[in-house]
Amino acid sequence: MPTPFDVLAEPTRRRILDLLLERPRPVAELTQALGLTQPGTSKHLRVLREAGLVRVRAEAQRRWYELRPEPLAEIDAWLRPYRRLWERSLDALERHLDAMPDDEPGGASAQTGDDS
Amino acid sequence: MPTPFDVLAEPTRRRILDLLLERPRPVAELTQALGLTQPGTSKHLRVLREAGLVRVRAEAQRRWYELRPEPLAEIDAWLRPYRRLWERSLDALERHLDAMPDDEPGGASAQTGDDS
DNA sequence: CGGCTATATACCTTGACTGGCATATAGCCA
DNA sequence: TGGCTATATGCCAGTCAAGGTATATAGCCG
Repeated sequence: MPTPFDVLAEPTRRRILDLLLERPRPVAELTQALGLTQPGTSKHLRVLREAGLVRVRAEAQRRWYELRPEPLAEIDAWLRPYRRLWERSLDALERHLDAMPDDEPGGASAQTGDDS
Repeated sequence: MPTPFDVLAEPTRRRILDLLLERPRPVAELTQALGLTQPGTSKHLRVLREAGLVRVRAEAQRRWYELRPEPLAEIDAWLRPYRRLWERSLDALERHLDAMPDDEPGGASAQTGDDS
């Protein structure tokens, strides 16, 4: 049972998800877009299915794979405590670059804190 | 040259980052916290270093590893287009659970779309 | 039914990663 | 300098993942 982290470690699988971001697609179309063999594609799709990241809709022999993004929230949750850290440094960079105080960057608090 | 995705695929490395989230630590302390051998720990730290996710400060023979969260922004950026999708479904779930119209959920547009 | 299309599975090979042990390296102190 | 501490690296074994080919499965059409 692969975790979302395992799934995203594979570049091909990230590409599959990106392709499904636009619209659901049948296996053959993914196969062609990826430049893999059909069985290769099917195996990646299996991993994605087991991780709950895609859903399949059958239409005759054709399988339409569509995105199921919910499990990605786990990654997002893991990232959360780190986000404020890198945002702080990017903020600092930004401030440094165009030394212009901007009091509505988008949301959270960004105070010039304890920079050594 | 491992990508942030590769790095996070390993549970041990996620734990290392979580440990460094609290404060910088020397190798021996990480080793003990992880229940690994010292060489095992050092090897994970090498991967993290190559990915730019940690920085080392030398103090005598001791190496203090500290977090460098910036590369995680790449993952965050990749997740961005998916976020609105899972947030929409979580919104829907939420609305469904406590059927209470809440006109300020947090930001973006959330229309009840084409759910079949 | 026979053949064709679309996809999944079995099997195999190869290469990468993880973790362990032994050892090298580097800095400290008596 | 000799020995001790802290960390890194080399080497090895086991495991697993990814991709390919061959084949099974399932649905369609004539």
